[in-house]
Amino acid sequence: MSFSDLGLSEKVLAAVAATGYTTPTPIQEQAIPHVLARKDVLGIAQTGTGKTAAFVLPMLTILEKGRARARMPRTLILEPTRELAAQVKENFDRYGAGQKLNVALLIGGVSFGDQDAKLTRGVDVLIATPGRLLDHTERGGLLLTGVELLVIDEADRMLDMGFIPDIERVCKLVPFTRQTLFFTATMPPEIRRITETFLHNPQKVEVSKPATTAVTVTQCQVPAGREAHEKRELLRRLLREAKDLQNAIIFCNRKREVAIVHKSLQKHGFSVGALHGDMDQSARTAALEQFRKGELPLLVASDVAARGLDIPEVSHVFNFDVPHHPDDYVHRVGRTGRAGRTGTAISLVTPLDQKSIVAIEKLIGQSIPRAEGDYEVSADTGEHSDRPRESRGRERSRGGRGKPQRGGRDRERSHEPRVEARPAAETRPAPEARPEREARPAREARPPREARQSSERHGSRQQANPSHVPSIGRPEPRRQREADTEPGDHSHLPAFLLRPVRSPAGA
DNA sequence: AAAAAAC
Repeated sequence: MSFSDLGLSEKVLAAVAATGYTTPTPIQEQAIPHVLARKDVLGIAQTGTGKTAAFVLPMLTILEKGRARARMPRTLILEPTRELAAQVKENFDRYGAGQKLNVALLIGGVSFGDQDAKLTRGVDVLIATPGRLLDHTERGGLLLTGVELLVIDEADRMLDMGFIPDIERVCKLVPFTRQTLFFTATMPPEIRRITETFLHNPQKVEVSKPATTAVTVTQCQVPAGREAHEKRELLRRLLREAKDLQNAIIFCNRKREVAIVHKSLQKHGFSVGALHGDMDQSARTAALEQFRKGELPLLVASDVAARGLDIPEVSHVFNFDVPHHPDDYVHRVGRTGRAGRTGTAISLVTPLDQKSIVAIEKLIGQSIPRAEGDYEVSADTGEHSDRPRESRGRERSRGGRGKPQRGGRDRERSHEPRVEARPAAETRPAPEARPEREARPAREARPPREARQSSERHGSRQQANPSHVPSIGRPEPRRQREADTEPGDHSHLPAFLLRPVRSPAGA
């Protein structure tokens, strides 16, 4: 089976060929003919199955005929997160390069006026998150009465996020006669109910979903202290000692923790970005882009990054916090070991996480081996011991195939000369070097909620001008420093993990 | 226990 057997237009086939893809994935093979036949489709597929191209490619073929009218998009795609929406747009840009196609992205956090101007010119494809879409329709700048094809992507996730009422409102604004493509990874009762109201005689297309983690991923859990600073210290150690680490996503359960861990790693010289939903949109985009390009090997993220984002070849996933829902674990770990590649997933597990781990092991149908060696932080000082303690008497023998087994022995790098960062000439301040101005030691009192949110939302304004970025790598003197954020010895860090040092002269 | 999404 090849793409040319599916009924796609010549232009689209040429664009696909140009990207080097030759064989459609199962979801593409099954869904594309139905879409081209203008049938409703119920697609049950997870991200990473080629789902996006399964609707983008036939839509491009369909859109070759006809033309958009002002404020009346011809097709509408709903996505749960801004990043996913942007990613779908990239797909249209890539495969639709040979067509004169107007594609608009309607997401929050960016200029309303630019979006409005684009709508006025007429768009063929509108890709949106629900909030901003409804904002535009309520202001009258957008009419959905011309929508011929509606895509609801990641429906189960939209359900989790409480978007279903919004989706129902949107469905009332689009013509009854439209074609609907509905994608979900799971079929909970509520999703089943809405498919009955949104879809007419749908063609069901299902690909076996990996309800579990890929076999190419080596998973392990590392016992961690309960205190956050202990975990940060342990994380640094795991990063330094991880084998074959190319790049990594470090997941935290809370946005606040993302900010703190990001800042802490920066202070310790790691080249690291952050991604969570309270960050300025430009900062989110910049962090993701730099991570994709490999300019930043490390990304600290909330679960906004757990699903769907196309980040190829992540070698390691760290769960700084064990997710409370086992599904989230599967999604996070699914960021590595994709397309048959190998990957490593390391979870920092405190005694409080035991229940979560049990639930995860049950879901994935295997036990997660505990790492051998000593990664614990001594409780009294918060300092870790570099030497592996001999048998600690804990029952940690299960499995034992954990990745980081070297304890503190593998220290040859520390005898090497200090690793220099990249040459100053090629370094420039990251557009988004410090999204987290508000990150402060956990023990410090927090400002009132209003002030906090405002600072989180708007705190990155100064980043618009990179010259305002405070000099990186030096602790700010007024701030009380935590023991673990002492910017210290980076000599164990592989060079590529080091944050580039800015030239003091600034050019 | 959280995150995500509109101003």
